[in-house]
Formats: sequence, C-alpha cells, structure tokens
Amino acid sequence: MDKLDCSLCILKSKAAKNLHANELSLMNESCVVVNFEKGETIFKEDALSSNIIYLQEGMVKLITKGPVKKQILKIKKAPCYLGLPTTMGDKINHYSAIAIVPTKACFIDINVFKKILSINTDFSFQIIVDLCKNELEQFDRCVNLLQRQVFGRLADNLIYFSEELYKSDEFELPLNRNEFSDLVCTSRESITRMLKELSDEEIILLNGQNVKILDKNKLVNIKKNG
DNA sequence: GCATTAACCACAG
DNA sequence: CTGTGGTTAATGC
Repeated sequence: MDKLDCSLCILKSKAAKNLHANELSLMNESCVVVNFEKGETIFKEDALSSNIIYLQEGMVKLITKGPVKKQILKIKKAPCYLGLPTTMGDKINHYSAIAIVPTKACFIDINVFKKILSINTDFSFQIIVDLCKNELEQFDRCVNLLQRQVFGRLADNLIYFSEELYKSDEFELPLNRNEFSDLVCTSRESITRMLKELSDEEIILLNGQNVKILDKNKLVNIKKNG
C-alpha cells in the first residue's frame, strides 16, 4: 500500500478542489491507492460495493452485461470519481469498471465520503453538478443509440473521443474493434467496414488504432443525419 | 419486386 | 485480433 498525501495530489477533480486541508487529511486516513494494468477490473458488477473510487490517472470502461450481450456504458477518464451511482444507489454494483490504459485509483471509504459530503457544501455541490451533467449525457447517448443508424452512432462516438476524452483531432483508440463495437452497439465487422469507409472518403485518417479526424464538418453531418 | 442496411458466419493473414 | 466476402433478414420505396 502506498502512503499518500491527498493534499499533494495535483490531479484534483473540480469537486476535490473545494476540499479543505482537514477534509483532505480525513480522506488520507481511509484512502488506498491502487495501480491497474490495462484490462484489470477495478470493481465488478454484482459485487458489494463500499468504496468510492477516485480516478487519479488513466481511463476506464464501464460495462454491464445486458440481456443479450455485454454493453459498454461509458468511457471515463481521470480525474473523476467512479462508482458514485453504483455505490450510493444500491448495495451491489450495477456495472463493472475495467482499466483500458494503465490507471491509478484511490479507494475511499464510503462513510468518509459521506461525511465529507455533509460538511463541505461546495464539494457536495460540485458532485451534484457532475452527476447532473452525467445524467444529461446519458440521456443524449440513449436517444442517439436508439434513433440513429450505425454511421451516426459511430460518428457520435468518434467525436466524443476527440472532443471529450482527448481534446484533440488525433488520438489512439484505447479499444479494439470488438470493444468499440460494444460501445457503438453494432457488430465488429460493421465497425471495420465503416471506419474503412470514413477513411476512404478522407473524413478520417486511419492507421490501426490511430485515428485522425480530417473533416470534422462531414463527421458532424453524419452524426446529425446518420 | 428492388435497394439498402446491417447482422451473422466463415476464413485468412 | 482484424479485414473481407458471401449470405440473409428486415425495412422502405
């Protein structure tokens, strides 16, 4: 177990920036840092959960086993809190979190977390804002998945990676074709074909997992009309 | 009917 | 793990 000092952590979420020294030291006492390799599970669906996880570095996928097949719910990147809905909302986890790149995470006892929520309203407020943003995002994603065709969903996800996760037109997909299809809700073959097609039309530059968006406008158009 | 979309299957690097 | 081709079911002119 690494010894840590939360007050020295520069990778603070918006919420954690509001924490006072005494609250940070409260976290220190019950906080454990764990490193995860790509592919390692941070917490598992159906297991009892009693921690809030603070993602210090890295990226994870949240997945759940649907009635037919597994589904990637969302890709989350550090810094952020993980497992708020699934830890506060029920006794058992409704989804799993798996690292998709080397990831560093702090495990915080739920009771300590609750205590801090109750004494620091700025912190609590920011947590609520995050949760609300997340819910809006999920509503959008839900409608997109249900009402758009595959090309639109693919474009949507490519734009999400570019704008939300990497803040760059060029990025390395942290998912293989199969996982990406689980995110976009389509088949592996369709992902292959459609990425190739976008590449042929010079809307993206594709080189293995490396994606560069060449024509953002067209991509946005596909997202709208797909 | 005929075209389009996209999943499923099989097979090859 | 990925790309390709063939096949097929569903949907919409």
